[in-house]
Amino acid sequence: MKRRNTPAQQAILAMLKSSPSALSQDMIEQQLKGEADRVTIYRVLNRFCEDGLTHRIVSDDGKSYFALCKKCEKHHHAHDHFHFRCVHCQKVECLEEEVKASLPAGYSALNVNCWVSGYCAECRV
Amino acid sequence: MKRRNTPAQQAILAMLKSSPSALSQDMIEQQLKGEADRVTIYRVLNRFCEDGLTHRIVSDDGKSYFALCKKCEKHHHAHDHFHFRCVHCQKVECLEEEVKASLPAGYSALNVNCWVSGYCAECRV
DNA sequence: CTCACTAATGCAACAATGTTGCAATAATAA
DNA sequence: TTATTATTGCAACATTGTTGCATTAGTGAG
Ligand SMILES: [Mn+2]
Ligand SMILES: [Mn+2]
Ligand SMILES: [Zn+2]
Ligand SMILES: [Zn+2]
Repeated sequence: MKRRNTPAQQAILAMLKSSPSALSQDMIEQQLKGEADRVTIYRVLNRFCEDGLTHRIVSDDGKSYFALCKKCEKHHHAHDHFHFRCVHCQKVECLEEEVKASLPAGYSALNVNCWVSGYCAECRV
Repeated sequence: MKRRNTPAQQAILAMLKSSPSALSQDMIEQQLKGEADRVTIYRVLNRFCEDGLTHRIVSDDGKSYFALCKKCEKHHHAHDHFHFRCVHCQKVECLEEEVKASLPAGYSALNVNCWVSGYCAECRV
């Protein structure tokens, strides 16, 4: 199934590229102001993940956030870093720190989803 | 506001105490087979968290899981451990391993929500 | 034990996030 | 220019969770 280049995809990819923080569907919808349907945004984001352009991080605020893959190789993706969500400005960031968790014997890890929430430097109290 | 002792609460607390894994609302509802309303289960679980009996862990499967507080002191709760979810048998466990994440300068942490998903020892492939 | 107070429950309705079916639209390649 | 079909928009739906409100039932006082 060959991909096509559409305005919605271009706009969303541009947003992700220019944004310093990861984005959720509702953030994108707001900024697009009706340029694309709610469902289209979800579908575009899912496609980006399938294609290895972005990774999805499921937050404890009940939403999924999407961040560009930066250090991933074409066929080797690794998203085992921590994520940070500022409870004040809602910014979501991929942290440098890698997740290192030792599992009980016999367990094997497929995926990691690690969040720290709190105040970012700008929102510090 | 003084708490009262009701059958629903007793049943849910008993389930949590006897279960080796953390439980979600739907798991509890299934096992209770109509003994308690959906909403009641949610309210009981929230009350348990307020009272420091359990802690809530929000999973990347879109559900909240609830686990008894074991090592927490009355007025000092610490839930900064990893959690594991088996993608095959759905079991959710609190792991021993503590989360240690170093944040960027100026950031402060309020809460931590860390998951590893994969196969547990019983479901190993 | 009886009673009054009100915490807890059940039900209906709602909110938020996300997915699916289907007809219409529009990229793309021939 | 045209045919093919990926992508879109809309409506409907699924899941998880919360809220309002009338009813039920713990609990402590008398
Ligand atoms: Mn990647
Ligand atoms: Mn605790
Ligand atoms: Zn902030
Ligand atoms: Zn398992």
